[in-house]
Amino acid sequence: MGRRTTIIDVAKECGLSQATVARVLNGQKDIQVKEKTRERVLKAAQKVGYRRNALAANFRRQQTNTIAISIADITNPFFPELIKGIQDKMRDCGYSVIQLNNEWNPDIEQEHFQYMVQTCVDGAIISPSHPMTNFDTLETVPFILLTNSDLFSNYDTVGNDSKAGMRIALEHLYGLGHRRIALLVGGSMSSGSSWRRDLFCEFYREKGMSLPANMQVACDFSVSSTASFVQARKSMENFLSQNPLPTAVFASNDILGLATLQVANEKGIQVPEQLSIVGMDGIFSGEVSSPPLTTVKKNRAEIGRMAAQTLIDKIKKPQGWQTKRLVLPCKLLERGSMGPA
Amino acid sequence: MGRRTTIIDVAKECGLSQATVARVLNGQKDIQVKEKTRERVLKAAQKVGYRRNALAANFRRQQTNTIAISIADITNPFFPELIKGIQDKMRDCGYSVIQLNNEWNPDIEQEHFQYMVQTCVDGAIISPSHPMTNFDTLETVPFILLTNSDLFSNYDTVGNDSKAGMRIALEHLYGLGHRRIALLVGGSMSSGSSWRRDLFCEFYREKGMSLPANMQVACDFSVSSTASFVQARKSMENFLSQNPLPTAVFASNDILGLATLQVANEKGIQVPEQLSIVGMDGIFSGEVSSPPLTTVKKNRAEIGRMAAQTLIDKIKKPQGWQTKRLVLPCKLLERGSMGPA
DNA sequence: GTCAACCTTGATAACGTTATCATTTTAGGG
DNA sequence: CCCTAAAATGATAACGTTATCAAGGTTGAC
Repeated sequence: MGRRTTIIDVAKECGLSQATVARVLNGQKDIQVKEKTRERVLKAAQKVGYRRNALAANFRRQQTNTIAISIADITNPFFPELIKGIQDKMRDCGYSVIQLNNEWNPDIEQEHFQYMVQTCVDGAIISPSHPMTNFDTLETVPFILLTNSDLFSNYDTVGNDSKAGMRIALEHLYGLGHRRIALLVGGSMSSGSSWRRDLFCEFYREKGMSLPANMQVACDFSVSSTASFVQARKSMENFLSQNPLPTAVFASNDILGLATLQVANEKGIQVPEQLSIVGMDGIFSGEVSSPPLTTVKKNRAEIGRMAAQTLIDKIKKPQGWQTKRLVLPCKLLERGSMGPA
Repeated sequence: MGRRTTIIDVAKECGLSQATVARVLNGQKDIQVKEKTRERVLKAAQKVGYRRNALAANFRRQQTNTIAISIADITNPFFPELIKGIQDKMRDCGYSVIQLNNEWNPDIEQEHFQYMVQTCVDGAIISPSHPMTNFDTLETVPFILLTNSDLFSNYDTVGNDSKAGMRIALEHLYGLGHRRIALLVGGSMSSGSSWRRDLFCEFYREKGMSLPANMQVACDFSVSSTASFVQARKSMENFLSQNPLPTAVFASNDILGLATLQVANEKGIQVPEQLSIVGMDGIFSGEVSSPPLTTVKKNRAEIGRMAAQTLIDKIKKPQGWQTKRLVLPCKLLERGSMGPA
């Protein structure tokens, strides 16, 4: 009765061996089969309604044509474009994509690694939840990291040059005459916060300016974007009450930048006339604010595509792989929240 | 050499049959095995480092514990929370999730359906790209639709009661004294646009008001959120030049609402003092605008979880399934863009 | 015409699990 | 203590594909 038709049914139908049928229907490109037999097979397959059993093939070849993505949280507006870039490239190359959210929780992340091993994904693209993430549990699963941090310099990584990006923003503000530039960073959990502070101080030093007091704000790091935004609002409500105000704020991501903007708007501080605000990432929300948020844009789709391509290369070249570190530049995206001092 | 350890190795190690070992290690809950043997097996498994080969199991059982989600586009801010809800519930139930973007393109959607059949997903959750989507190509794959449209009343669906939601918004505006309320909808592709217009006209009629001229704006539908936003801006730049202005705008989604808000801000139209704006969906960007956008919120995570649960129920009960249509209410989320007329 | 080299095709053995049925062991009642 | 029923375990056959190697055909040069 309703048994699924197999390669054997096709073989019977066309009077050829199942080996030949397999070569025609599921063979790689290195086929060696006469045009005439190919047609016979195809016709028979059509007739009996053959459909390849992917599970059997996966089992036999011990590969799934599936890769996994491990990120913090798909609802964080930073990630969807990145994911999309990965998906698009992967789909072009015949892979499907399973996406896992670790909610910045290293334990969940480890669970996910376990899962990847269990489920035999062909590879993984990982945005590390944590500077100390242990990748040994991934065993033989090939993986690529989405970061440019020095902390992961032994691994294959694809990331934006955030340092250069931050520098561009600061230089640009300086060029516009800003001398009281403030820095807004997320809390200690965010692995990037310390280098940002370092770079910030160094920038002031380089320019021969002394760093005014009270020019750095750290707000608590939160799992969700909404919570982060609320935290940042609180910090900025306080911060933007001081006198004199800074003339510009560099926020280490757009969510913090948008919080700053909203508070400034509420307080009647004119942006950009009285206060310039520059964010980082280039998320959609920055486009719809009033004024639109000037930002250091990371091309997340491109990062995703490159990570995907790199992973595929790595999967296809199991030995002799050389660690790769790909770095993409950031670009200053001038919208409306930055002006002369 | 480095061969993977199998159930047979475990059996040898502990001197039991592979059947028994399998019962212990991979058996369902209906186990019937003595506690003592269970321990023997577990210990042996540990010793030889057994790890279940999921591919073999999938093949044998002809199921993948994987479900697919088909949506328009993960970069559309409406979707990530929905996806998250699905993922969370599915993960709790031992399923993993593959997410596919059709970019509102019915052809790509059909490709995805093909893929689902091929790849033997256990089920699918689908946000239809199109009112005429053909689901026959899904063959025996059980699926749930994310919609509440009457067009899909023969299928299992989970969706928000958008009509009721829109009505709530209009009533509320009316209650605040608004009599010149405008409607902003996306273009013809959006299957929802016609019922919105109908409901809009009916509302005016019900209230015994005559519908003023020039109170409906349609802007071209675009694939990406950014493009939609730009389109909507164009339409509203024009629309908000008229005299007299409406006192309120109901936008059929937040992106359109935010475009309206941004244009109003640019034109120096005070929101909400001169113009109230209400959107629909409750996306993150509406939280960070100035003022924050009042909106008819859809609980997308909840929709996702319910869809996931319903799909699981359907998968587990192959026969005797009764078509289910789940409808969740929308809530008015008052933020800052709505006030008295 | 022969022989080698190559191109096609065929036969068949895995792959590691689950499921079925048979067999052995245990428990319980008389 | 035996017999029966139930519980626990064992033996083994799939599942449908891919991969390996062997066998058969064809071609072309000498």
